[in-house]
Order: sequence, then C-alpha cells, then structure tokens
Amino acid sequence: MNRRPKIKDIAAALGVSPATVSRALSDSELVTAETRARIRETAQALNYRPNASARSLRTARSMSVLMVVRDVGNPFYLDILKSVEATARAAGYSVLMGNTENDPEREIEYFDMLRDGHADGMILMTGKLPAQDGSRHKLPPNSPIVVALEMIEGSGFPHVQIDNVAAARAAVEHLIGLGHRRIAHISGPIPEVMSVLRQEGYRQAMNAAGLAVPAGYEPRGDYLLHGGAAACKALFDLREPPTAIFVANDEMAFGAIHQLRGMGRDVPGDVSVVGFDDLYLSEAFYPPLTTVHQPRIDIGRQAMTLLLKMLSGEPAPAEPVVLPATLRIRATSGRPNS
Amino acid sequence: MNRRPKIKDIAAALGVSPATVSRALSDSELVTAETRARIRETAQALNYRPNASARSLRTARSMSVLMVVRDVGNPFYLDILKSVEATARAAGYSVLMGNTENDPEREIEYFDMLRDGHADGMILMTGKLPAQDGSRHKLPPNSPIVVALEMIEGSGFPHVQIDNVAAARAAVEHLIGLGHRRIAHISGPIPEVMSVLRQEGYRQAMNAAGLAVPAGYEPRGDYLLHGGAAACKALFDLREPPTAIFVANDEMAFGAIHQLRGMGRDVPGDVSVVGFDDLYLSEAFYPPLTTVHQPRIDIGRQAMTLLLKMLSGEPAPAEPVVLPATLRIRATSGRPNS
DNA sequence: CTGAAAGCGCTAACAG
DNA sequence: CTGTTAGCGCTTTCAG
Repeated sequence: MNRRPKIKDIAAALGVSPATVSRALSDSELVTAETRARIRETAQALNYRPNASARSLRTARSMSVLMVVRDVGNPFYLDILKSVEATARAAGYSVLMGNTENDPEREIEYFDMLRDGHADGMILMTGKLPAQDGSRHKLPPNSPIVVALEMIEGSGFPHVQIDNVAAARAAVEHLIGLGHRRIAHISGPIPEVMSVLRQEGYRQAMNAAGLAVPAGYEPRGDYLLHGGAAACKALFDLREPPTAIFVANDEMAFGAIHQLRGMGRDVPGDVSVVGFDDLYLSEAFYPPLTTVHQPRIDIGRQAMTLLLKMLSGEPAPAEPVVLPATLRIRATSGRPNS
Repeated sequence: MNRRPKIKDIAAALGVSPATVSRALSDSELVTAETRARIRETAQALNYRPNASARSLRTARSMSVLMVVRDVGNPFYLDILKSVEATARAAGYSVLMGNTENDPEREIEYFDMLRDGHADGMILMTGKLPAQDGSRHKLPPNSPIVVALEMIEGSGFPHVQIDNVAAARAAVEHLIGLGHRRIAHISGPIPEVMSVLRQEGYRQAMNAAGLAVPAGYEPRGDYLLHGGAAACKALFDLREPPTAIFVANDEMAFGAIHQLRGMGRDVPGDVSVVGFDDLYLSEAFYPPLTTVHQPRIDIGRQAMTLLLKMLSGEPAPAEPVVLPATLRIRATSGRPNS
C-alpha cells in the first residue's frame, strides 16, 4: 500500500479502534499512557499526518486566520505580518494573506472566506468594511475580527491602534520647538480616517502655537514616493514656501527629500522634514529621518493575541487598545536658518 | 432557523436534490440554465456559501498554496509575495505565509502542511529541504513544489531564478570599466549557495581582468545592515583599502555606505559601491544606489504559474527558468579619484 | 478505559 | 437533465 495512511490504518495495525487512535493522538487522558505510546510510535512509523480538511470539517475550525491589508507590497506591514505570524504559529494557527488594493470585490471575497470556514478569524487593516448591501454578505454578529492600525468607527470590532492625532501633534510640536513658524503638512488621501487624524494633529499643534496654516500648506498626497515629491514641489511653487514639512508617512517624506535635493535645497539646512511610521531603512536613509515610530511588532502581536482570545470565546474589549507611538528625532529636522 | 445554510437547505427550499444544487453552483452544463438560475437566486437569497472544509475533504484539494521564506520581515520578498498572491488569486487559490527563520523544526512543519492537505503546493524560497532523516517527513515523489530565488541542487524540483554568477560578474565588470582596480567584495554568509555564486561572479570578473583579490578583500557579511557596516569597517582597516566595493545585497550596501559616511568618505567620490537586489527604496536612497535589479514581480509570477501547472497535472520543466537580472547604474558608482 | 456508530457538508459515480 | 447513494477522514457521543 502506498497511499497516505489514515487513522484506520493505524488502528488496524494495532488491533484497536479508530476512536482510540484519535484520542491517543490528541493526548486524551482517556487512553492508557501505554497504548498512547504504542499508537504514537506506529503513527510515526507509518509517517502519519492527520488530514487537515477532515479534521476541520469535523471540528468546524480551520486553524487559519486571515490578515487583510490594502497593499501587501507596502513595507510598512512587514513587521506586523511577522509578529502576527509568530503569535499565530505559537497558538497553532496559520496565516493567510489578503490583499485588497482597495477593490470592493476583493474586500468582500476575504470576508466570505470567514463565512465559508476558510479562516476562523481575521485581522483587518484596510480601514473599511465591505458595503453591507441589504442582507448579502452580512457577517454573523460576533465575528472574530480585530481591526488594527486603521479604525472603523461604529463597527463594534475591537481595535488595536496608535493615537494618530497625538503622534502627529508631537511631530509638529517638535518642529515648532525648533523655531519653525512656516510649517506645511503633506497629508494622505484625505477622506480616509487615518489621513484626517494626522492632519488634525498638525492643525491642533499649529493652532495651539498660534501659527497660521496658509493656503496651499496642506497638499494632499497618496502615501507614495512620487506623491510626496509632487506635493513637495507644489509647496515650493508657493510664494512663501515652508521652512519645515510634516509628512503623513515616511515614504512620502523620502519622496519629498528627494525632490528638495533636486531643487538644490539642503535637508535639514534649508528645510526640515519629519515623517511618520519609522519604516525599515528610515534610519539608514541619508540623512536619517526624523519620524514618528509606530510599534509595529506590538501592534501585530496584540492584534493577534486579541483575535486568539476571541476565538477561544472570550469577550472582546469594548475599548480600543492604544499603543504608544514615539517621536524619533534624527537628522532631517533642525533649526530654521533664517 | 439561524445557522449557516447548507446545500440541503437550498435543495429543500426548491424541491430539488442536493446533487443538482451542487452541480448548479459549480456551473455544470448538466443543469438546465433555468434551474441553474433559480438555484443561484435562492443561494444568494439565503446568503449561502459552500463550506470550505467539506469541499476540501471531498475534492482532496485545499485551494491554498504555501509560500515559505527565511524571513517574512525582509522587504526583499514584498514584490514576490505580491505577485504570487495575485497569480494565485486569479486561479482561485489563497496564499499561506511560511516563515522559517532557518529553524529546521519550522521547515519541517511547513512541509508537513503539504502532506496533511493544508496546502496543495508550495513555493520554497529558503534554499533548503528539511533533513530527510530516514523515512520520516519524506515527501511523496512528485510533490508540487517550486523552488524560487534560491536553488536546491539535485532536489529535482523546478526552479525559478536569476543567474547570480553572471549578474555579479556584470556588477564587478562595471566597476572595472570605470577604472577601479582595488575592488573588494562584501559577501553573504558563505556556505550558502547564493552567497557563493555571487562571490564566484566577483572572482570571475576580477580574474578575467587580471586583478588580484588581496587578503581581506572578501569579508563575510550576513545580508543585514549592520553586517554590511562591520564588513566595510574591516575593509578600511586594511593597509590598502579598496576604491570600490561590490556588496552582495542592497541592505548591506546601505550599511556600508552609512559606515563610509561615518568615516568621512564620500560615495562615490572616494569609494564606489554597487549592491545587489534593487530593493524598494534603493532608488530613493541618497545617493541612489547602483545595483543589480532582480525581476521580483516576474519571479513570483513565474513561480506561481509553474506551481499552478504542476497542480493541474502538467509535468514540471526539468530545466530551471532563468530570468534576466540587469545592472541599474545610478549614483553610487563612479571613476576612482586617484 | 475502549469500541461502535453516526455524521460534519460536500461531490461524484451510477442510475434512470 | 435530475435524483439516489455513498463516502472523503476525522472526532465524538453513547454504550459497554
């Protein structure tokens, strides 16, 4: 015989029942330590592995979770993925990758994977729920979903996040503290919650310091390299360009610095730049980027830990888990030279 | 009733047999277009989704593939993951993430997921097979596994890769062409195949140009930022430091450039640096990094395409698929100044 | 402590 | 074209 062995084969080989084998393999106390050992041995000898689908069907759990992001290609998610995977693995779960690219179709597909038992739970980092058109695609009430990074207001799902407003405010306060008064903000795609929050932090800091936000000082970006460069260019086409820029993420900050260099402006000599995220390589960048550090490892771990709790029946916390984000002052921010 | 509807429910609601429903939902020609439509409708109305485990058990396919890497945290894999996911999705497959961190235990676990039907196939990018100790963990002969990026000689699995030797040689020839004669190489962890190949390319180019490789000119790195910096430092502790360095990957190249800057050496004024990989951000780096571009999107797509073919029963190609890697000359390489 | 039997939800022969 | 039947491999009552 050359097919994959099943429980029955082990049972037959030992003259016991399949039930006993099943119990022995899941370390049930109901089986003599001795028979358990014997069963283990032959299972090993036969190179046995329990069939995953059969087990899933029977137990109604897939032992997989789904991690859904807007763009798997974004390096921002790396550490989160890593810690989610590690935490999941430690609990016996596998991680399925979901990539929506803002496509509503796909968003629905990933939610469907939850309903059809492909995955037992989901960590959602896209900042949105699929359109709940009538009864279709309706999720069962207590779905094991954790929202991380982004937030979905009124969704009722537990959240793991940072305080974007406070972090942005701290970044701008740092620039103000250095003596800057003409501070611009390159934002994310504005209707999106996260972009709005970071902009809000910028405005709060400016307001609190009695500084004006001149027209054109809040160009909108797209969180991408090129968008940062373009927004930066727009700023320096203004009659009164800023002496400092708070950029809504590191990638755009890189683009902006690139652009400044191209225009012959020194960073931080002529213009200070502060980013947001503290990407891998932001420190190795030249000059090392001053930015807001997001505790990605923690975010991933906490989100997965929360999900695991929900999967084991614990109630989800009503309050969002808010992790500290801290400003990392490096070399792209300095005093204004005028 | 409030439980998830099953095929039986739809069948009952319409007074047809479960078999017909199953057929209709998989668009079988064996069902009248009309009944098919009716079935579709009620399925939708009932918000029906087929149970994934039941289907998997019956069809003996999980519709998932496993992508296994050494370190999910490495940005190098991003584009590959992205294109693997896209290609898989288009064919109806989901992607499970595997992260070994060079842990033999984990390597085995991921292989086991193949055997237990958790995944139907695997894209392996770790450069090694788990130890085949006797009969245990032995894979069935024609396992649907594609090796990408790295190579596992004699494994018999199809490969998707670049020509590391030729690419490295081209990088070094570029430096030679610029007039450099004292060219060093910061290698990867040397017993590993990929590191050896890139070193081999370096040596071939040096040899062909009649250039010596002085003692200490091939410090070993670890593919990490810090390792690149350390190796670079070692080079400049030599009596005759190089005027150019070919570094086995971009991350170490960043580290090396960082180190050079710290030692007050200009890149490329004093020292030229060429990397390998063309990471996301290598172009945005300052100065933009001259490096070997790896066609990651293609690698991912081709690997997944190959895997899909194997999964549908086509024979695997005996010859490795070799994709072109091209040198991207940017701003970290220039003529020597002496 | 162990065995017999049922059934998770689906698909695929096989008959009609 | 449709229905009946069996069974994928496992776990879990329920009896003993």
